[in-house]
Amino acid sequence: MTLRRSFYARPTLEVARDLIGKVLVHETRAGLASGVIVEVEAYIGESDPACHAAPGPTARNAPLYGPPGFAYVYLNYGIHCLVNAVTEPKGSPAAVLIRALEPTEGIALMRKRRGRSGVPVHDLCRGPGNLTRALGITLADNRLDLTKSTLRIEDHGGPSRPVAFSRRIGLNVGVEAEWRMAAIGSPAVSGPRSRTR
DNA sequence: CGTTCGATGCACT
DNA sequence: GTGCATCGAACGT
Repeated sequence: MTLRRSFYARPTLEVARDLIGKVLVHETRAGLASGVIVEVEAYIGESDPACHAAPGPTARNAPLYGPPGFAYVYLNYGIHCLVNAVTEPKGSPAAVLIRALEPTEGIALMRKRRGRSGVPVHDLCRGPGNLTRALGITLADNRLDLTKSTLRIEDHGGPSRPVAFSRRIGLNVGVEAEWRMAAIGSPAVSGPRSRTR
């Protein structure tokens, strides 16, 4: 079943941890693609220098200040769309970045969208830019309601997975906080392979 | 396996 | 004009 708004209206670190093992789904005219979330990062409030809310409210980060359970999608490095789930009550700007999935449905579609040959299944959605490309998530999906849209997160009742906490990746600021969570042992988790073994 | 580096668009100062 | 919540090719070990 699709996660309800009350799931997202909680402290961001709890939401982030609980998102591991849930299923991100995106439906388009081309078909349905989905995968089990195995890696996330939390971005919490204006006091978090790495959070997009750090400069205060702007046109771009407006979704972070809105109600929980909505998608915050933005373009970074001019190339990649990154997808977040907005958390906490309205007015508390925070979100969880989805960084990696283990593909479940629509694998042929993912391959087609990735456009490269010879990519192992566990690499199709490995990394935040790769997974949005594989699922066909674009800026048009910004602000969608994750509780009732073609872009949503579902609970398929899978086994609970052991979760490792670590520092967030790719940042120059806010490197101290261990706000990255990853399913231990998953081949789809981003970063150096040695980190997972 | 690891490191380096260019591509690329837009929000923000 | 500057700086990214990244990726993949190229090349070194």
